[in-house]
Amino acid sequence: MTTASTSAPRWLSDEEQRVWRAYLHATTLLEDHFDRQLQRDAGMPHIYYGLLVQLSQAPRRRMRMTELARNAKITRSRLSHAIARLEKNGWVRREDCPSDKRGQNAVLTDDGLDMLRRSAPGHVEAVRQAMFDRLTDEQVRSLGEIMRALATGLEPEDADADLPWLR
Amino acid sequence: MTTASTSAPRWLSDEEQRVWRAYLHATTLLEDHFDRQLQRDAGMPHIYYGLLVQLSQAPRRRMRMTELARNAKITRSRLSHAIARLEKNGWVRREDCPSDKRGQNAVLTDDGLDMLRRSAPGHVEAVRQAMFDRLTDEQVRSLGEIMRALATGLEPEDADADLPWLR
DNA sequence: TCTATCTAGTTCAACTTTCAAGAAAAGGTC
DNA sequence: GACCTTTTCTTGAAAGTTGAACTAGATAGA
Repeated sequence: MTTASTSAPRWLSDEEQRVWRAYLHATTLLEDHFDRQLQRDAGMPHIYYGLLVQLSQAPRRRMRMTELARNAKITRSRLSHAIARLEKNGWVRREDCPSDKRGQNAVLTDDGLDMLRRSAPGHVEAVRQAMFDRLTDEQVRSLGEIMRALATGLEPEDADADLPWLR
Repeated sequence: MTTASTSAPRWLSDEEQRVWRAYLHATTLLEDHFDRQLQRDAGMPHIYYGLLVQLSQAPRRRMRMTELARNAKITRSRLSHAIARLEKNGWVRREDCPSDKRGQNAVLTDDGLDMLRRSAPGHVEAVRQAMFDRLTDEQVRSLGEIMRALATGLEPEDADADLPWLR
């Protein structure tokens, strides 16, 4: 961190440490859980599944590579590899963008949509069992607020938030 | 999921969908953030850093491979590779376990401890900025409870929770 | 137009993770 | 002891990720 190297570190309190560990613990377990569930039931990791979902909800089931990468919070490089793999499965195909010759659209194929329809119920059930069945309504509401608060400020737009002279 | 394939799926409500997306969004951004921060400031990914932290807190700065893997929630295979890499950096070394000839201890070296001392303040500051500075005390407390609730039931011990005939 | 710069996307090499297979020691049972 | 099972850890190959370098096309300014 830019500002921490010299001044005395503000260590975490006991409570904060416990929460931090609980956070790491739970998020790791959840991620593993969904990766395994989808690898088993849909033959791909969670993030790839998320890409198909995004495409399925986009107009005409297609999206520009950069936009898809931005939505899914992954680099364009990673997306290139991912789409190549999904293309090999026949679930996505690439298409030249008519308006920008540099551009590519990722298009969800009919096979891709089928695959999604088949695996969605199982995945939703897994999400429900692992998350919503274990939390009270109040906790669900609270979790939403907390996650929105954490995401704010880590958005790419805020990447230079600690470079005030640039604003 | 075992039980979902036939019965009608219980879809997520709008609120649940929003919370689920906020969760994925925030946890992805946070993980990326800390991976980058530690790759830059300590030359290793977040999970490797966590391994060194565990070792630093263990008696005599050493721990059995299996225990370390269990604590860090990773497979033994992954740990083997990780320790090999950290060994190459000189931050960890392996040591035969005296009481069990199959066993290995991972031992944090002096260099490893130094590296940890140098990078800990920056990392703590990063955690603070990204998480605790953005949440109220009440939210921190709530986050802790929520994460503990989510972790319960995903523990490896419960892996066969849906195989009641085995208990 | 000519040039410099920026953007979109891919590719490569290095690294990490996963999964399946396997070696070696420990533990249990006869 | 002999046999079978389990536990511990490693290995190798395939899959996925990262960051840097690169190509091609778009954009802006002189």
